[in-house]
Amino acid sequence: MKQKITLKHIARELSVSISTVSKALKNSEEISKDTKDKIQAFAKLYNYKPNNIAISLKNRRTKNIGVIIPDIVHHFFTTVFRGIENYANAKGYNVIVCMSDESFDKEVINMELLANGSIDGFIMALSAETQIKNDYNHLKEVTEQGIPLVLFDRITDEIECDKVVINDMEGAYKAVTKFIEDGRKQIALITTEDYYSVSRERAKGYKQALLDHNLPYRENLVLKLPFMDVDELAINEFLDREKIDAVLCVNEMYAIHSMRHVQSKGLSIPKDISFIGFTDGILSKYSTPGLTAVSQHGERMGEIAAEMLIEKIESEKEEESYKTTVLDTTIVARGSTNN
Amino acid sequence: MKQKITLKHIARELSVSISTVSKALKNSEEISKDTKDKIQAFAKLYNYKPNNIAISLKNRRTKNIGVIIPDIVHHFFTTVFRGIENYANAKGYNVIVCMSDESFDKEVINMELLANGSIDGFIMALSAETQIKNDYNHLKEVTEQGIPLVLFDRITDEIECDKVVINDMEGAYKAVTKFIEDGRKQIALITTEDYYSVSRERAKGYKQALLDHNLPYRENLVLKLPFMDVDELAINEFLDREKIDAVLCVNEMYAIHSMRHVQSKGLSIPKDISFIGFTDGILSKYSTPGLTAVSQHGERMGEIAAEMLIEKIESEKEEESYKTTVLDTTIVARGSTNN
DNA sequence: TATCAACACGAAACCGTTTTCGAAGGGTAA
DNA sequence: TTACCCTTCGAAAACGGTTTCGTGTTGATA
Repeated sequence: MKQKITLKHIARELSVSISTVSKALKNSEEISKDTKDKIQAFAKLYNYKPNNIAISLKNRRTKNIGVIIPDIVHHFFTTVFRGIENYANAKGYNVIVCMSDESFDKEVINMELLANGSIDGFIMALSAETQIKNDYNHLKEVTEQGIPLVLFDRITDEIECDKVVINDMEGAYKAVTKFIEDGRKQIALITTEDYYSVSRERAKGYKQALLDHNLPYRENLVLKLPFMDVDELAINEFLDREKIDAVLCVNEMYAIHSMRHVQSKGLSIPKDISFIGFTDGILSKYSTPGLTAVSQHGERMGEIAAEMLIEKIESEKEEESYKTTVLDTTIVARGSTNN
Repeated sequence: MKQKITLKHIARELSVSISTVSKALKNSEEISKDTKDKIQAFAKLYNYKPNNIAISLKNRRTKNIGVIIPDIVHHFFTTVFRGIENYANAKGYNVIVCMSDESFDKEVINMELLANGSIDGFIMALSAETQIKNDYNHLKEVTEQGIPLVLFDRITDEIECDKVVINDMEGAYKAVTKFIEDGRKQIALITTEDYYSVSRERAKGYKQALLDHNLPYRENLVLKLPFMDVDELAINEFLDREKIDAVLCVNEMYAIHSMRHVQSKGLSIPKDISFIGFTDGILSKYSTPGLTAVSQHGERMGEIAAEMLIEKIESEKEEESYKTTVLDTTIVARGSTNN
């Protein structure tokens, strides 16, 4: 095992000082050409690479960014993550990921761990528990320390920082409008409880689209499930009970399960009932029929988040101006709606 | 913005030396109770947290592990990653992820970047290009520097290091055996070219199972596609051409696409033709019918990889012994086969 | 009273860099 | 010869910790 070579080794070997080596390797004007040549040749020969940790300590910059997401096994988050990683890498940053597992405590612990010098800034989507608790002190502490923070998708108004979200309301509005244009009258919404910021917005868009097109908003056509996991029985019972000819679902799983259920009852999609789901993920693409989806442009979202963060990190001046970028959704039409 | 507080600040404020503060905060026996109490109280009050970077520099240990995978938007890799992250976090390690995008160059660059002190060890799955090029010098360099490395799933015999794979051959063998027990005779395999170590193994298992059950191995029942992306036309043409009553696919996408195709031709699954796909991912669960799958236990794989790596990192003695852990597959039966 | 151990703390080296500032040495101009 | 400047390099501080070793003070013991 070869030990990593340091400036000190080179200096000793060539009988010069450490500072000279450092400067020579940076091609400083201060050092004579002869000495620089000698040192650079030696460094190349022994494959010298400066130690990142030492540089980080010196610069108080790690070139790492911390990403905290509820779960990595989730198509939308992974696409966002890919956007982050791509942009960050191109800018010379590495990405440390932590999963909060939708747990408040894990979110807090991970943030505290990373905030002690390991990263230059955070990009995160809030955990479910955090949103329910409505406790954002850990975010406040971080921002007060001057660590830049960008929130995406699952955000909160309680914290002042850069944010990037999709226009959830508009996405739902578009979807419902499409249903209406297709002649649907009994349009249902399957969603989660209101503590998810995104669910609230989507519910708003759903309602608004109905009202704007002179259709009644009826509570009984809205199914609110307590958690993200699929409560199959509740969905089945809902679909069986209500007279419905179109369903908007806030995630793919709800939609896919619903489609299977109505298919098993002999209904035809999209003739008898049609579906649109949020998140243009892998399930939408491969289901039978394909699920028309509201695309959230996750990768773009990640890029924007990373761009915002890195700009804050690298801007010298300490401006207290924060912006929220809102991405428009697009509807990806597939077999679950008439096109 | 509050500046981060350091030992030096505390020392100055309390008129003691830095070393005293350091020791007091570690509850050293050397320091009197009075002084310790005073210092600890002060530290708590100002929320002192030691700087990770400084500690890393001192200890030559970062408590970071680097994970390099071809793509994060890939269900199997994300499950492995979750396993890694969970185990690593529990052991106090953070995880830095890089994506190679199946590119040799990106893999090399990312490794070199991280190898300069940012991480204590690597966990990785080889990129497609790397496997095709068969060039592993970047891995050799890393191991020669004494940086521990664990390879998973996409591995190579060229490098001596810890490895963890699933028993791909046995998985395919089990699947084909199930087909045969179900009375299938014309069993096809849809796979990728042989440079993926996993595809090779699976093809072996497929062949062996046929031979062991006195069925002929016929080249024309094996479709080899050049890349991981789904060449729909080639698959359709293959399915239409050959007389087939069962199909083993090396990934979910091939299987789902195949199922859709035969369904669109009016065939019934599993009566006329049945399917098994590798990777028990999200598509298998939500397809119609559900796809019987060979589970690769990704999360467990990740845990094991992380465990192996951390053990190597933390073991003082420099043993040159490497092991390969082989995980058994299990078949998750769903509607695409008769059960 | 001299000796010595125990106690409590500080000085300094170290991890691997970067960077400021000072200085030696040679050359040029007065 | 003296004064001064330029080139080229090194010493040292700094980033924020840990750790070894030394030292001054106290109290007990011979």
